[in-house]
Parts: sequence; structure tokens; C-alpha cells
Amino acid sequence: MRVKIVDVAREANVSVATVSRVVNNIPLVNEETKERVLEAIKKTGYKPNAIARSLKIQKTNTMGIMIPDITNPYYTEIVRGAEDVCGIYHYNIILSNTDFDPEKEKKSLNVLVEKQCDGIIYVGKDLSAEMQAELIDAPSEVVLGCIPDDSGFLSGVLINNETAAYELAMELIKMGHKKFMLFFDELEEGYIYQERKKGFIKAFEENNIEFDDSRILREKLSLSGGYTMMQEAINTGVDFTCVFCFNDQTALGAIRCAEEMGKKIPEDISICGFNNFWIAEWTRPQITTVAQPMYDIGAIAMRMLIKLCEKDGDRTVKNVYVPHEVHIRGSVTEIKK
Amino acid sequence: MRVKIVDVAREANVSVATVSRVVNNIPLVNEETKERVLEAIKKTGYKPNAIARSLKIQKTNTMGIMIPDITNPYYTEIVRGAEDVCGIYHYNIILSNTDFDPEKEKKSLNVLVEKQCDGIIYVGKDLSAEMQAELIDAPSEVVLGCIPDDSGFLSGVLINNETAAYELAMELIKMGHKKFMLFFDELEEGYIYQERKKGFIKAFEENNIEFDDSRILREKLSLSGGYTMMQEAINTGVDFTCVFCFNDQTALGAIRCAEEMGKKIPEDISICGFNNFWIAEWTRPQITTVAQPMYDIGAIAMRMLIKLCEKDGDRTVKNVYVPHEVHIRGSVTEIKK
DNA sequence: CTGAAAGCGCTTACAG
DNA sequence: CTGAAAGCGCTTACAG
Repeated sequence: MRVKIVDVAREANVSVATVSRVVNNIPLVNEETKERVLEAIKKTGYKPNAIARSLKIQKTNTMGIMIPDITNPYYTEIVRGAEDVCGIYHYNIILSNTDFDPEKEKKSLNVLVEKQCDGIIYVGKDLSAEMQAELIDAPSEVVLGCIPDDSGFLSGVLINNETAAYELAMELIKMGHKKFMLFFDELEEGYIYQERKKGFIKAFEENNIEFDDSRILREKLSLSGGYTMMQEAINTGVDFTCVFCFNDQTALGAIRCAEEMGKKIPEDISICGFNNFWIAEWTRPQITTVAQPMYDIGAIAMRMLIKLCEKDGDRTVKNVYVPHEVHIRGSVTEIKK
Repeated sequence: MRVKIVDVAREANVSVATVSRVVNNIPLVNEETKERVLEAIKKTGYKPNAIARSLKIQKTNTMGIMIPDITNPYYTEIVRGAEDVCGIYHYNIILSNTDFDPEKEKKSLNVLVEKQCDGIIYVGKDLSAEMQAELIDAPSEVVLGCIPDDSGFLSGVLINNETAAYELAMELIKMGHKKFMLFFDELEEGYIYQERKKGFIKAFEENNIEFDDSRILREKLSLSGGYTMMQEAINTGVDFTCVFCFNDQTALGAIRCAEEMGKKIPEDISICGFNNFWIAEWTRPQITTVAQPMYDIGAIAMRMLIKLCEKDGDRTVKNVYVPHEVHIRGSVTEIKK
């Protein structure tokens, strides 16, 4: 049996109120009784029941984090950043993988709310109107990761995807590329997709580069998805010298396929990823990509969330844009005229 | 304000007991009143308070998972396996990164216990006597990941590291290698370290291969750690044709360093990793390694843990050894005599 | 400085 | 089939 506060009280010959006071470090306790209580706690091995405490004080010091897939290195870093900040402020996180599945998301949000999470971080590539409404409605505080809020009720931490894509495209255009392809997600039409597409197309248009949707391929954003898309791109005989992949895994898959099909990377095809996952400069060729400060996104989001949860914390709601960085590496090269 | 059970009761004109019964799907409720309650729940938007429920029924349906670092792809997979199983059985996980730090581990265990986790999965490379005692003592159920228990009080899920290392070494020996180096962790002397070392040395001895501890290098087990060790190995002029790295990141770092120093991999040096992280066959060269079923380790451990937590679940305590697989890939080759 | 008591939001014997 | 009541283990005004 777990020992409870009343056992300690009995042992120390005081009331439970007094024990509670010393456990919670409330000052107005006589030094001597405090000693006695401390002794009793040690002797009995008492550990406060946080559940009971939470029920009483209406605060769990537990945060929920909804993330598509912890296995995706991009999200892994976010979680690590969030958890580290939690540790500092004596919170814990409940982790929930949602796999971009609206049903799972709804269920997950529900249990996080039922478990009385003080706050919830919602990470995704898009925010459906329905999900947005649920998040605004939720009694827990909410901060978005990687997507902004447009309702004025939520906060978000993210990079400017449009600018990032634009800058990346401009670099490749400067290198002489004119014939591009995009390797994007199989289904997605959501926020990040739109933003990046806007950025790429803006760069294309400013430079009078022809582009239409037939140059967008769609598959799972994975090593094998990238492989498949490259296969298709080469087989259908489209004319292209450069590919923008939605993430680095996809880019690496595409690189491998191209190599196997006899292409030299970057001489024959320049290939770019996105996110700068931890291994991007250790592959051969190294992957040209846009670095997102993923750890920081998690850490900043969590900091904001904690402030929302604390009594006199900052309650300003805002979208925070964190800096990105274009990294030009070995997977791309100037076009030879 | 969150709506509570009494609000629903008032709305439906029944007692809280009745509301509780329909919420928990307890059969003996009149169909008609049930309808009325359901309606009231929908109207009020009632969501049960899981904290209050937990306090009453003495069960949180929350599991703790203590893991060195979620950012290490090896552990990421374990967490995913564990979380997926949790989802099936309506549990959630609190994630805690411990960074191999005994202090953090102790603190973490403490809050998981205070938060009344039904069970805890402890993942690590070693189990100190102190930690073992604390885990046995903990009121929450415990299952170990990646390490076995020798006390008879805990369960564990892991591969046989000695056999795995032995088999890997034998493959390389068959290829004609005789001069080996080991790239191991900077500090570690723990369980997994010992087991693997035993396995390697057993293979060496059986084949009359000379080996002593001067052939073990130690550094952080990371891309840059592997890089550093290879640099040192080459610079000190030790004679070797094959390196066993403690994990795949280290192997990849070692490969890159060797390449930069003008060595051809695998022609000049054969390099092996361990774990078969998700990218191991997409690097160039592909990494020879031992695959651990990491997802399964997490999933199985969680299944066992849940059984321990359920009323009439299987309470057998045992160490479960899951199969590993040696993958010979492009980072190694036969030695040319 | 300390204790008795109420209450956090549930569940569940028990009685009817 | 339904409700009144006790109790899960805490915290915290309130009184002394």
C-alpha cells in the first residue's frame, strides 16, 4: 500500500494540514514540528499523490503534445525541445502520435482534455477549421507548432514557409536552373503545402520560369516515396534539372533512385530537401535544404504554453516566426550552359 | 468553467450516480433514462474528469516511459512501439528523457510515481544496483527495455547482445578480417557494453585473433564521435582492417572520416554499426549492422506492462529475448590476401 | 503556529 | 432501476 499523508501525520503526531504545509514548503510551520514531519516522511517513505493534489488545486502540471509521428526526425526534435522546457518548470508531457489522422487527433485531444492537461501543443502541417474550433473550445491552453493561428485565439510557433521556399528556389535559379519539379505529399493541400508552393511559384514567376502543376509529383514523404517519385519523373521523360523535395528523407530517397538509374547527383540533377534533419550533412552527397530550428520550435512553444498556464503569466496570443536558414550543399550544383 | 457530472445530473433530472453509470456503460440503467442522460451530456458538452476518476478508482491509465534520449532514433522507435500499444488499450504515456544521468533518472522516476503511473518502462544501457532497487521498490509496475533483470522481480525485453556481437564478428572473420578495432562509448562500462564486448572477444578467441583493450576507442556515440575515433585510429597508426562501432551513427561518422582521410570504404577499411537505424540502407555505403526490432521491444514491453497493470493479467516476470538480425551491407568487404 | 472541516469530481457498495 | 452517501488523498480558508 502506498503511504499517504494521514500516515505521516499519525507518525509525526500532527494533523494532515501540517504535513501538507511542510510538503509544500509553506513557511508558517514551527521549525521543530517541521523537523518531526520531515523525519516521519523519511521514515514512512511518503510520496505525495499528485493526482489527489491535482484534483484539489485544479492543476496537473502535465502538458499534452499532439504530434503526427515521433518517428519522423523533424517532430522528434520538437518533442525534445518541449520536454526539456517542461523539465525546467516541473511539468511533464503526455505524448500522442496522431499520424495526420483527424479521427486520432480528435480522440487524442479528448483524452488530453479529460486528463486535465494544463496545456496542449498541437503540431501538424495544417489546421482544419474543425480542429481549430475544437482547440479554441478546449478548456486546456493551446499553442500550435509549425502552423499559425488565424483566429486570434491561439498562439503558434513556426517558420515562414513561403519565404523559406522562395529563398531556396532563388538560390537554385541563381545557379542557372530553369526546369524544376516538386516532390510533395501524396494528399496534402494544407497550410504548409500552400505556403511552400506559393514561395516556389513566386520565385519562378519573378524569373519567368515556366511551371505548372504537372511538375508536381505526389507520394508519401519518405525515403521510398522519394525513390518512387524520382523513378516516375525520370521514366516519364519530363525535362528537369532540379527537384525540390518536401523534406530531407524524400530528397535522400530521390537521390538514391537517380543514382541507381545512372544519373550523377548533382551534375545531372540537383536535389533539395527541407528541414535539415540531423543527418543531412553526413549523407553523400550532402543534402541542400532549409534548416528549421525544430528544437527551438518545441522549446518556444512550450515556454509560451507554460506562461499561459501560470497564474500571472504572459497571456498575449501571437504567432511567433522563428528564423530558417538555407544550406547549399553537395546535392546541388550550377547548371552548365 | 468545465462542466461536471453534477451539472449533467441536474440537466437530466437524475442523480450523479446514474450519470456515472451511463458514462461508464454500466448496464443496469433504464433505456429511457439513459437516453435522457446522453442527451444532457451532449447538450452540456460534458467530459469526465479523468483525474477525479483516477483518484477514486486508483488507476490512471497512464504509463511512464523513461528513455535516455528520444532524439536517438534507436529510442524513438521504442517509444513509438510503446505508444501504439498504449493507444490500443486506452493508456497514455508520459515521456521522460533521462540522458543517462542518474540524477535525472531518480527525479523522473519520482514524479512518475507521484503522478501515480500505473506502470513504468525503464529503458537504458545498464541498470545500476541503486536504480534496480528503486524500481523494485516503486509502487508502479515496471518493465525494463533493452536490459534484463537479474533480481527475479522485474521483467525485461531485449536482444541477446552477446550473441549478436558474436555473430557479427564471425561474419567479418569469415571474410578474412583479423585486425579489429572497437569504437565504444566514452564512459560506459554497463550491461550492454559488457555483453557486446564478451561477444566480440569470444569470436576473436575462437579464431585465435589477437585483441586487447588498446584496440577499444571511446567517445560519444554520435556522428562526430565516430568521426573523432576514426581520426584517432588512423593517426595513431594502429594496424586494423575492420571496425565495430557501437551504433550506426558512430559508424557513419567513422565512414565519413575515413573517406576524408583518403581511405576507401569498404576496400581499405570495413566498418560495422549496430541497431540498423532507419536510414542504414540509404547511406553510401550502406551500413553493415545488427538489426534490433526496436519498435517491437517497445511494443512488447508495453504489452507486458499493461498485463501487469490489469486485474487478471499475466503476472509472470521474465526476460524476453527478441530476435536480432545481422545485415551485411556495402560498408564491409572480404579482405584481399 | 496548528487543527478540524470542507471540498476538488468522481465511483460504488448499499438500501430501497 | 435509481439515489444518498461515503470516500479516493490531497489543500486551504477559517478559527483558535
